[in-house]
Amino acid sequence: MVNRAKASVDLGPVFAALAHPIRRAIVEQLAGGDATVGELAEPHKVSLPAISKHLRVLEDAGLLQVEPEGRVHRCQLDAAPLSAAFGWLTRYRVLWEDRFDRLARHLEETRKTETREETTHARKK
Amino acid sequence: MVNRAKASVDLGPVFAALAHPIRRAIVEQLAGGDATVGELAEPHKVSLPAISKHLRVLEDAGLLQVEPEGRVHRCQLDAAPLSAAFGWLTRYRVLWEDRFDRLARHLEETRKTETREETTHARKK
DNA sequence: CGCTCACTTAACCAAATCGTTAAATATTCA
DNA sequence: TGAATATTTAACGATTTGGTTAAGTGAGCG
Repeated sequence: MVNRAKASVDLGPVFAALAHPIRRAIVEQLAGGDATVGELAEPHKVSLPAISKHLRVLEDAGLLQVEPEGRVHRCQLDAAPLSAAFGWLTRYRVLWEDRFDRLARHLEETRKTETREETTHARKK
Repeated sequence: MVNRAKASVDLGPVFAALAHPIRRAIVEQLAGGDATVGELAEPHKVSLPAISKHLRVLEDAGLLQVEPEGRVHRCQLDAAPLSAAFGWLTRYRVLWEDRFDRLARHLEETRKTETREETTHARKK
Protein backbone atom coordinates (compact mmCIF):
# COMPACT_ATOMS: atom_id res chain seq x y z
CA MET A 1 0.00 0.00 0.00
CA VAL A 2 2.74 2.35 -0.63
CA ASN A 3 0.91 3.30 -3.70
CA ARG A 4 -1.36 5.73 -1.95
CA ALA A 5 -0.38 8.47 -4.31
CA LYS A 6 -2.04 11.84 -4.09
CA ALA A 7 -5.04 11.18 -2.01
CA SER A 8 -7.05 14.07 -3.34
CA VAL A 9 -6.99 13.30 -7.05
CA ASP A 10 -10.21 11.92 -8.48
CA LEU A 11 -9.32 10.40 -11.83
CA GLY A 12 -12.82 10.78 -13.21
CA PRO A 13 -12.70 14.55 -13.69
CA VAL A 14 -9.08 14.31 -14.82
CA PHE A 15 -9.77 11.87 -17.65
CA ALA A 16 -12.94 13.77 -18.49
CA ALA A 17 -10.96 16.99 -18.73
CA LEU A 18 -8.46 15.35 -21.06
CA ALA A 19 -11.21 13.99 -23.26
CA HIS A 20 -11.71 17.28 -25.10
CA PRO A 21 -9.19 18.26 -27.76
CA ILE A 22 -9.30 21.94 -26.87
CA ARG A 23 -8.53 21.14 -23.26
CA ARG A 24 -5.69 18.85 -24.26
CA ALA A 25 -4.33 21.66 -26.42
CA ILE A 26 -4.57 24.00 -23.44
CA VAL A 27 -2.64 21.54 -21.31
CA GLU A 28 -0.03 21.27 -24.04
CA GLN A 29 0.26 25.03 -24.26
CA LEU A 30 0.56 25.40 -20.50
CA ALA A 31 3.24 22.75 -20.45
CA GLY A 32 5.34 25.30 -22.27
CA GLY A 33 4.81 27.85 -19.53
CA ASP A 34 2.15 29.95 -17.88
CA ALA A 35 -0.29 31.85 -20.04
CA THR A 36 -3.17 34.26 -19.73
CA VAL A 37 -6.72 33.33 -20.65
CA GLY A 38 -6.46 35.37 -23.80
CA GLU A 39 -3.27 33.64 -24.84
CA LEU A 40 -4.89 30.27 -24.24
CA ALA A 41 -7.94 31.27 -26.24
CA GLU A 42 -6.06 32.62 -29.22
CA PRO A 43 -5.29 29.34 -31.03
CA HIS A 44 -8.92 28.23 -30.96
CA LYS A 45 -11.89 29.28 -32.96
CA VAL A 46 -14.41 29.16 -30.17
CA SER A 47 -15.65 32.09 -28.14
CA LEU A 48 -13.96 33.37 -25.03
CA PRO A 49 -16.73 32.16 -22.71
CA ALA A 50 -16.25 28.70 -24.18
CA ILE A 51 -12.58 28.85 -23.26
CA SER A 52 -13.51 30.12 -19.85
CA LYS A 53 -15.65 27.03 -19.34
CA HIS A 54 -12.89 24.73 -20.49
CA LEU A 55 -10.57 26.38 -18.01
CA ARG A 56 -13.11 25.81 -15.28
CA VAL A 57 -13.25 22.11 -16.17
CA LEU A 58 -9.46 21.88 -15.99
CA GLU A 59 -9.46 23.79 -12.73
CA ASP A 60 -12.10 21.51 -11.20
CA ALA A 61 -9.98 18.53 -12.22
CA GLY A 62 -7.07 20.10 -10.35
CA LEU A 63 -5.04 20.56 -13.49
CA LEU A 64 -5.05 24.31 -13.44
CA GLN A 65 -4.50 27.17 -11.05
CA VAL A 66 -5.62 30.63 -11.99
CA GLU A 67 -4.18 33.69 -10.37
CA PRO A 68 -5.52 37.14 -11.22
CA GLU A 69 -2.75 39.59 -11.99
CA GLY A 70 -4.24 42.95 -12.58
CA ARG A 71 -6.82 42.52 -15.27
CA VAL A 72 -5.14 39.46 -16.64
CA HIS A 73 -5.64 36.00 -15.24
CA ARG A 74 -2.50 33.98 -15.30
CA CYS A 75 -2.97 30.23 -15.67
CA GLN A 76 -0.55 27.67 -14.40
CA LEU A 77 -0.60 23.94 -15.01
CA ASP A 78 -0.60 21.64 -12.02
CA ALA A 79 0.80 18.33 -13.20
CA ALA A 80 -0.17 16.29 -10.16
CA PRO A 81 -3.40 14.98 -11.71
CA LEU A 82 -1.50 14.12 -14.87
CA SER A 83 0.85 12.15 -12.72
CA ALA A 84 -2.07 10.36 -11.12
CA ALA A 85 -3.54 9.48 -14.51
CA PHE A 86 -0.13 8.30 -15.63
CA GLY A 87 0.08 6.20 -12.51
CA TRP A 88 -3.24 4.56 -13.20
CA LEU A 89 -2.25 3.69 -16.75
CA THR A 90 1.08 2.43 -15.53
CA ARG A 91 -0.71 -0.30 -13.60
CA TYR A 92 -1.73 -1.83 -16.92
CA ARG A 93 1.37 -0.97 -18.83
CA VAL A 94 2.42 -4.57 -18.87
CA LEU A 95 -0.48 -5.20 -21.21
CA TRP A 96 1.06 -3.41 -24.13
CA GLU A 97 4.71 -3.57 -23.27
CA ASP A 98 7.16 -5.74 -25.07
CA ARG A 99 10.26 -7.24 -23.52
CA PHE A 100 12.36 -4.12 -24.06
CA ASP A 101 9.85 -2.04 -22.23
CA ARG A 102 9.92 -4.36 -19.30
CA LEU A 103 13.52 -3.44 -18.68
CA ALA A 104 12.72 0.23 -18.34
CA ARG A 105 9.73 -0.63 -16.21
CA HIS A 106 11.84 -2.65 -13.89
CA LEU A 107 14.21 0.24 -13.49
CA GLU A 108 11.31 2.49 -12.78
CA GLU A 109 10.02 0.20 -10.09
CA THR A 110 13.46 0.23 -8.55
CA ARG A 111 13.42 3.98 -8.54
CA LYS A 112 10.10 3.97 -6.74
CA THR A 113 11.44 1.74 -4.02
CA GLU A 114 14.38 4.03 -3.55
CA THR A 115 12.47 7.23 -3.17
CA ARG A 116 9.69 5.74 -1.10
CA GLU A 117 7.31 8.59 -0.62
CA GLU A 118 3.72 8.00 -1.13
CA THR A 119 2.48 11.49 -1.44
CA THR A 120 5.47 12.56 -3.26
CA HIS A 121 5.85 13.98 -6.62
CA ALA A 122 2.63 15.76 -6.35
CA ARG A 123 3.99 18.81 -4.82
CA LYS A 124 2.45 19.11 -1.48
CA LYS A 125 0.96 22.32 -0.55
CA MET B 1 3.82 -5.48 -39.63
CA VAL B 2 2.44 -2.62 -38.77
CA ASN B 3 -0.72 -1.17 -38.19
CA ARG B 4 -2.75 -3.83 -36.88
CA ALA B 5 -4.43 -2.13 -34.05
CA LYS B 6 -4.77 1.53 -34.07
CA ALA B 7 -3.60 3.11 -37.18
CA SER B 8 -4.98 6.17 -35.54
CA VAL B 9 -6.18 6.31 -31.99
CA ASP B 10 -8.41 9.23 -31.19
CA LEU B 11 -7.56 10.10 -27.63
CA GLY B 12 -10.83 11.90 -27.02
CA PRO B 13 -13.01 8.79 -26.80
CA VAL B 14 -10.27 6.97 -24.92
CA PHE B 15 -9.99 9.54 -22.15
CA ALA B 16 -13.77 9.91 -22.12
CA ALA B 17 -14.12 6.14 -21.69
CA LEU B 18 -11.70 6.19 -18.78
CA ALA B 19 -13.56 9.05 -17.12
CA HIS B 20 -16.25 6.80 -15.66
CA PRO B 21 -15.40 4.72 -12.59
CA ILE B 22 -17.43 1.74 -13.75
CA ARG B 23 -15.59 1.70 -17.04
CA ARG B 24 -12.25 1.97 -15.30
CA ALA B 25 -13.27 -0.96 -13.11
CA ILE B 26 -14.18 -2.93 -16.21
CA VAL B 27 -10.77 -2.20 -17.71
CA GLU B 28 -9.14 -3.31 -14.48
CA GLN B 29 -11.14 -6.50 -14.46
CA LEU B 30 -10.33 -7.25 -18.09
CA ALA B 31 -6.67 -6.65 -17.39
CA GLY B 32 -6.90 -9.83 -15.32
CA GLY B 33 -8.19 -11.77 -18.30
CA ASP B 34 -11.15 -12.04 -20.62
CA ALA B 35 -14.63 -12.02 -19.16
CA THR B 36 -18.23 -12.32 -20.24
CA VAL B 37 -20.67 -9.45 -20.05
CA GLY B 38 -22.32 -11.02 -17.06
CA GLU B 39 -19.05 -11.39 -15.25
CA LEU B 40 -18.22 -7.78 -15.94
CA ALA B 41 -21.63 -6.67 -14.72
CA GLU B 42 -21.58 -8.66 -11.52
CA PRO B 43 -19.46 -6.31 -9.35
CA HIS B 44 -21.64 -3.30 -10.11
CA LYS B 45 -25.03 -2.31 -8.88
CA VAL B 46 -26.36 -0.91 -12.13
CA SER B 47 -28.60 -2.72 -14.58
CA LEU B 48 -27.34 -4.95 -17.35
CA PRO B 49 -28.31 -2.52 -20.11
CA ALA B 50 -26.25 0.12 -18.33
CA ILE B 51 -23.24 -2.19 -18.45
CA SER B 52 -23.99 -2.91 -22.07
CA LYS B 53 -23.76 0.80 -22.79
CA HIS B 54 -20.50 1.13 -20.91
CA LEU B 55 -19.11 -1.72 -22.96
CA ARG B 56 -20.19 0.03 -26.11
CA VAL B 57 -18.34 3.16 -25.02
CA LEU B 58 -15.20 1.13 -24.38
CA GLU B 59 -15.62 -0.64 -27.69
CA ASP B 60 -16.04 2.64 -29.58
CA ALA B 61 -12.87 3.88 -27.93
CA GLY B 62 -11.10 0.80 -29.25
CA LEU B 63 -10.43 -0.54 -25.79
CA LEU B 64 -12.59 -3.58 -26.09
CA GLN B 65 -13.34 -6.40 -28.49
CA VAL B 66 -16.44 -8.50 -28.04
CA GLU B 67 -16.74 -11.94 -29.53
CA PRO B 68 -19.97 -13.94 -29.24
CA GLU B 69 -19.35 -17.46 -28.03
CA GLY B 70 -22.54 -19.35 -28.00
CA ARG B 71 -24.87 -17.31 -25.91
CA VAL B 72 -22.19 -15.54 -23.95
CA HIS B 73 -20.25 -12.60 -25.24
CA ARG B 74 -16.60 -12.79 -24.39
CA CYS B 75 -14.88 -9.45 -23.86
CA GLN B 76 -11.22 -8.86 -24.41
CA LEU B 77 -9.24 -5.76 -23.58
CA ASP B 78 -7.28 -4.09 -26.34
CA ALA B 79 -4.52 -2.15 -24.66
CA ALA B 80 -3.42 -0.15 -27.69
CA PRO B 81 -5.53 2.91 -26.80
CA LEU B 82 -4.20 2.73 -23.26
CA SER B 83 -0.74 2.82 -24.73
CA ALA B 84 -1.69 5.86 -26.79
CA ALA B 85 -3.05 7.65 -23.72
CA PHE B 86 0.08 6.72 -21.83
CA GLY B 87 2.15 8.09 -24.68
CA TRP B 88 0.33 11.40 -24.59
CA LEU B 89 0.86 11.76 -20.87
CA THR B 90 4.47 10.78 -21.25
CA ARG B 91 5.07 13.89 -23.31
CA TYR B 92 4.45 15.93 -20.18
CA ARG B 93 5.98 13.57 -17.74
CA VAL B 94 8.87 15.90 -17.21
CA LEU B 95 6.45 18.25 -15.50
CA TRP B 96 6.00 16.09 -12.45
CA GLU B 97 9.20 14.12 -12.47
CA ASP B 98 11.98 14.62 -10.01
CA ARG B 99 15.60 13.88 -10.73
CA PHE B 100 15.26 10.19 -9.89
CA ASP B 101 12.48 9.84 -12.37
CA ARG B 102 14.53 11.50 -15.04
CA LEU B 103 16.94 8.61 -14.92
CA ALA B 104 14.21 6.11 -15.63
CA ARG B 105 12.85 8.39 -18.31
CA HIS B 106 16.17 8.64 -19.97
CA LEU B 107 16.41 4.89 -20.04
CA GLU B 108 12.96 4.73 -21.50
CA GLU B 109 13.84 7.16 -24.25
CA THR B 110 16.86 5.07 -25.02
CA ARG B 111 14.70 2.01 -25.25
CA LYS B 112 12.39 3.76 -27.64
CA THR B 113 15.23 4.63 -29.93
CA GLU B 114 16.46 1.09 -29.87
CA THR B 115 13.24 -0.64 -30.66
CA ARG B 116 11.63 0.41 -33.85
CA GLU B 117 8.02 -0.02 -32.99
CA GLU B 118 5.82 2.70 -34.13
CA THR B 119 3.23 0.00 -34.29
CA THR B 120 2.76 -0.39 -30.61
CA HIS B 121 3.35 3.15 -29.49
CA ALA B 122 1.29 5.93 -30.80
CA ARG B 123 4.25 8.20 -31.08
CA LYS B 124 2.81 10.79 -33.23
CA LYS B 125 5.21 13.07 -34.71
C1' DC C 1 -41.26 -27.34 -29.28
C1' DG C 2 -41.12 -24.14 -25.61
C1' DC C 3 -38.55 -22.34 -21.79
C1' DT C 4 -34.63 -20.18 -19.83
C1' DC C 5 -30.32 -17.83 -20.04
C1' DA C 6 -27.33 -14.08 -21.80
C1' DC C 7 -27.47 -10.28 -23.77
C1' DT C 8 -28.95 -6.19 -26.78
C1' DT C 9 -32.13 -2.69 -28.42
C1' DA C 10 -35.78 0.64 -27.78
C1' DA C 11 -37.87 4.22 -25.47
C1' DC C 12 -37.68 7.40 -22.09
C1' DC C 13 -35.85 10.76 -18.65
C1' DA C 14 -32.71 13.80 -15.88
C1' DA C 15 -28.53 15.83 -15.85
C1' DA C 16 -24.23 17.21 -17.87
C1' DT C 17 -21.58 19.00 -21.89
C1' DC C 18 -20.41 22.35 -25.27
C1' DG C 19 -21.38 25.92 -27.79
C1' DT C 20 -23.60 30.56 -28.46
C1' DT C 21 -24.70 35.87 -27.48
C1' DA C 22 -25.48 39.51 -24.20
C1' DA C 23 -24.50 41.55 -19.96
C1' DA C 24 -21.66 42.18 -15.78
C1' DT C 25 -17.26 42.87 -13.40
C1' DA C 26 -12.84 44.59 -12.65
C1' DT C 27 -8.57 46.83 -13.94
C1' DT C 28 -5.78 50.02 -16.58
C1' DC C 29 -5.11 54.16 -18.99
C1' DA C 30 -5.98 58.75 -21.44
C1' DT D 1 -14.15 60.41 -15.20
C1' DG D 2 -14.86 57.54 -18.81
C1' DA D 3 -13.31 54.44 -22.45
C1' DA D 4 -10.90 50.30 -23.49
C1' DT D 5 -9.31 45.74 -22.13
C1' DA D 6 -9.61 41.12 -19.97
C1' DT D 7 -12.37 37.93 -18.33
C1' DT D 8 -16.53 35.95 -16.05
C1' DT D 9 -21.43 35.17 -15.45
C1' DA D 10 -26.08 34.55 -17.15
C1' DA D 11 -29.29 32.64 -20.07
C1' DC D 12 -30.36 29.79 -23.70
C1' DG D 13 -30.33 25.60 -26.81
C1' DA D 14 -28.72 21.37 -29.02
C1' DT D 15 -26.51 17.17 -28.09
C1' DT D 16 -24.56 13.59 -25.20
C1' DT D 17 -24.36 10.82 -21.11
C1' DG D 18 -25.90 7.61 -17.83
C1' DG D 19 -29.37 5.54 -15.83
C1' DT D 20 -34.00 3.18 -15.93
C1' DT D 21 -37.75 -0.51 -17.49
C1' DA D 22 -39.71 -3.24 -21.11
C1' DA D 23 -39.33 -5.75 -25.13
C1' DG D 24 -36.49 -8.30 -28.66
C1' DT D 25 -32.92 -11.82 -30.27
C1' DG D 26 -30.55 -15.92 -30.28
C1' DA D 27 -28.29 -20.04 -28.31
C1' DG D 28 -28.77 -24.10 -25.34
C1' DC D 29 -31.71 -27.49 -23.08
C1' DG D 30 -35.48 -30.54 -21.12
